[in-house]
Amino acid sequence: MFALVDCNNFYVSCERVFDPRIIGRPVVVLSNNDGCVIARSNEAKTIGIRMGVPLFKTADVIKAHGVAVYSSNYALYGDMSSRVIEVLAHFTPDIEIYSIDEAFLDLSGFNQCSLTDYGRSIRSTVRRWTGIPVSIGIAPTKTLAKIANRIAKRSRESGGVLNLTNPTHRKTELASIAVNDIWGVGRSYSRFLRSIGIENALQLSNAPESFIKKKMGITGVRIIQELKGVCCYPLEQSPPQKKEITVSRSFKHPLTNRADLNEAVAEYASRVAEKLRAAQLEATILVIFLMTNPYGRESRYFNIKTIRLALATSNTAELIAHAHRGLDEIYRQGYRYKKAGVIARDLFSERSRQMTLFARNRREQSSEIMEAFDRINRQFGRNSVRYAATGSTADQKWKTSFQWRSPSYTTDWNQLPEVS
DNA sequence: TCTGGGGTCCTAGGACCC
DNA sequence: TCTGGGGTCCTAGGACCC
Repeated sequence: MFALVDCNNFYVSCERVFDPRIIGRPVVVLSNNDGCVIARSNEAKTIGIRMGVPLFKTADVIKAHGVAVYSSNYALYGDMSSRVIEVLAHFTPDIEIYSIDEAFLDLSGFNQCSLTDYGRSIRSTVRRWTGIPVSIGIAPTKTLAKIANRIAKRSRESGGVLNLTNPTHRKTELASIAVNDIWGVGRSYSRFLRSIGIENALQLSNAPESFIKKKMGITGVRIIQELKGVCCYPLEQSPPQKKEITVSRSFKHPLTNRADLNEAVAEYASRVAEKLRAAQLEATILVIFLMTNPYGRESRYFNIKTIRLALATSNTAELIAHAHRGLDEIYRQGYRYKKAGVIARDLFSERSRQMTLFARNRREQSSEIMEAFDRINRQFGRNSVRYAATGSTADQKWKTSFQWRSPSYTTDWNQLPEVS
């Protein structure tokens, strides 16, 4: 038996915890560079602001309704997320952190008759201890728990908690769920399902598996099974080992200058290296890509270079050098670049490093440097030390911009909220 | 003028092996 | 004219998730 705990309008709710003046008002949170809307309060949804819409396309609505606008503040959201998880851990040790605002709980061992009450208690405790409102769906499979959660969110009388354990009750509710609202069914699959007359979750649960398998593969079969109450996706408590690590950014204004691109790519390679070390991993493949604006009419260019490293590494200097070498091969003069990124692939645990006969001493020395580097940045804050290749902060043209970012209330001593 | 970032899984097809 | 059978590995692309 699963419960899916999902934070309501999570980023907006985080902002509201620290600025109650925006409770009851329409609020949106924007993506990097304040480009798109990525979170909306219920009021913002009601006035028709769509998920993912570029800010400039909805500027009129925002102005007309006095919508409160925030740049994204991941330091804040990440910290609030771990607080929510801490509260959940008071209720069961069997937790799968599914995303920044969602967690599955395994409630199999609990008294099945009082699950709804237990859910209500979880919900009110999270609210009281963190300030974040959540909805909870309870059901025998993850896919059904997702659906229960969705219904809990939209129906007032559920009080934010919905239990779909009862099979008869479940049938009527499944009939009310459109196929595109099922976990695992996106744009393409819902178009296909509609074309063969399957409009809702109840119909899909009764569809012939062999036929669905031809179009949707094994994923489609699993969705049907899960809708029927047969569990195909168990709780995953320990996250599987990462397969790739990406750092990429769009530039607010296009870059034309090779020197600027060099800095940006060095920065992304540094971040990749830091993430690798944090996960105690090393990469044997480094991928560098860059692209022009995919929208609009100016001339387009996209290229990507894959570099196989002779020796697995998480060393910042090495990765920057490889990234620059990759950039050499794909950079073409005359384009206005809008985005670049660095990806580390074929990751291995640093403990199982493959040595070479001669590289040993240099290696050990470099990892000591990296350890010191990370220690300094942990203690004195990110970027306290960094590589000169990332440029001088005074003129990093490629830096992501955040015009309306709230303070890091919970993660920076200098930005604590003040109460008067 | 202005359009995010970071992932995973699955499948088909090609290359290659004995 | 007629040309086996059974596999694995790798990659690209599609689809999906938050």
